[in-house]
Order: sequence, then C-alpha cells, then structure tokens
Amino acid sequence: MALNSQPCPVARSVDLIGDRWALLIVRDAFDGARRFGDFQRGLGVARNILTDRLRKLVDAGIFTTQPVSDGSAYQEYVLTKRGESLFPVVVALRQWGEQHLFAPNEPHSVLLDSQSGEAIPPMQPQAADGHLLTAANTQVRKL
Amino acid sequence: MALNSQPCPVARSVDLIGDRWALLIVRDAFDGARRFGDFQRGLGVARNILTDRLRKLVDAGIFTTQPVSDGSAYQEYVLTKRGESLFPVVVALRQWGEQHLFAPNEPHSVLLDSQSGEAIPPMQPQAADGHLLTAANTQVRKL
DNA sequence: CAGTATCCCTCAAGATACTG
DNA sequence: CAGTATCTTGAGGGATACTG
Repeated sequence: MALNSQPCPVARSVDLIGDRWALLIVRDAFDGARRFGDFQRGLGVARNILTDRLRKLVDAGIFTTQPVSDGSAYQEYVLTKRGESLFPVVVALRQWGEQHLFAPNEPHSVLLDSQSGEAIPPMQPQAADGHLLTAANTQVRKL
Repeated sequence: MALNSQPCPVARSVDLIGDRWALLIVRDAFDGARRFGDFQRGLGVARNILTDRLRKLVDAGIFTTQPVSDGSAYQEYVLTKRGESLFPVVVALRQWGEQHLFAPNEPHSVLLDSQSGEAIPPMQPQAADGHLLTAANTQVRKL
C-alpha cells in the first residue's frame, strides 16, 4: 500500500507522520526538546527506535541536525520550516484529545498563548469570507 | 507505553487514531463512505483489517453503526459527533500534505467549499483577539 | 455483500550490551 | 551522553477460503 504516492494529501501525510512516534517527537520539539536525550526522556521510547525515527524525520525534511551550541560532540535536532508547519496538525490533535479523551475533571497539559496566558480557542476551518467549514459544506474534488 | 493514559492530549489522540488506517477511514467517511465496501474499495485494505479497525473506531465512539436505509441485511458506519469533530485534524493533515508532499505541478485531490467552489485557506491557530499563534508564541503548561 | 476464520510473514518495538 | 549492534517478541497487516 504505497500511501506516499497517492493523490490524496491526507494519505501522504499519514504515511509520513502517521505512526506512533513521529508526531509525539514533533510535539516534544514544539515543547522545546532538541537533544536526543530530551526526546528519549520525554517519550520513554527505546533508543534504537528513537534513532531510527529521528533519522527518518530528518530524511523527510522535518528536522535538521545542527552542531549543539554548548560545544558538546553531539548534535541537536531542530524543526525545519516544514516541521514548524506541522503546528496546526499538532494543535488540532491536541484540541480533539482535550475535548474527547479526558474525563470531565481529569487534568491534562494545556497549550497557552504566551502573551495572554490564556488557553487557545478551538481551531475551525473557515472560508475566505469567514464562514465556518464542516464536512457538511465542503467536498473533495478527486482526480 | 500506555499512551492512552498520558496527561498529554496529543498522546491520547495519537494512540487512538495515529495508525495507518484510522484517519484514512475517517477521511473516507467525510467523503461520503458509509458501507463496508465503500471503505474497502477506497482504501484497498484487507477485509479482516478493515473489520478490526471499524470495530475499534466504533468502540472509540468515532463511528456508530446503524441499519442501512436500503433495507439490506447489513449496516452502515456513520460518524458520531466525536467523529465529525475530527474534521479540523483531517483538514490540517490535508493542508500540510498539499504544501509539502507534492511536487510543484503534481495534481492532488482538493477540499472545496461547496458554496463558493473555492479551495479553503490554510487553517491557523489563533488567539481570542485574533493574533496568530505559532510554536514561538505558545507554550505547554504541563502537569 | 459483509463479514469471519486461518495462516503467514514482515516490521515495529523493547531489552540489553557495547562504544567513542 | 548519544548513539550503534544484536536479539527476541508481538502486533500489524496481507492473502485466501469460507459463510449467511
């Protein structure tokens, strides 16, 4: 099933980042992780798996490696433009999870606007004129 | 690694829908698929796998089954409210894929606003006052 | 048509030990 | 600390045959 050559962008995205770890690595990067050990501690993933995933993410152009600032012998993994642009995806997943996967009073981590300190409102796709878009008033044009 | 009991909503979402098929099944549902065969043809997935995924998605409250309107012996799978609310997630993945996973003139399926017939603009998280939110001006408050 | 029941095989993933 | 190397296990997934 070569998802990576399908005409549907969703399929290609899923092929690249639709596994158990990729999006969580990206999430941790958004959260400030840069070093191998940052990711490893944050995720609790086996080191060989992490090595493999980081390499694939670098190959996919989502991360770049660069020499670490403190002069250590190793490198750090920083998001590229392409990686940064996954922000809406991670936010959408976060918001869906917040709304549907926690018991009413169950605590969870929250994404805050640094300026206001407020939680951020749900993302909603909207048209150029501002009206909200749902599955009901959109359609996919296939090839 | 029990992602489904972590305090991060992203982790729980990934645990539920972060596999190769779940999101594509949801995508096809947004695109009008309701019957087992609709999904099977659209995805090219093995039937036993599809059976398993549909069951898990029903268990997760993302789909419901209901008797099919044409009176056949089988059922159809329709998105619940919870399932419908995955729309922004799928749109975000679609838009990211469109921007980054296709060659400049490579054709791909497109999501259109049914009213205007226009492609829909990129989703961007934004604060209550309307300013755009990025990884740079947001932060996660952990527990 | 919409599944279920088997069989089989690959790869994801963890554990652990080793290295510069 | 940041990996690499090796081994083992289990889950994911495909193929196919069968059933109401």
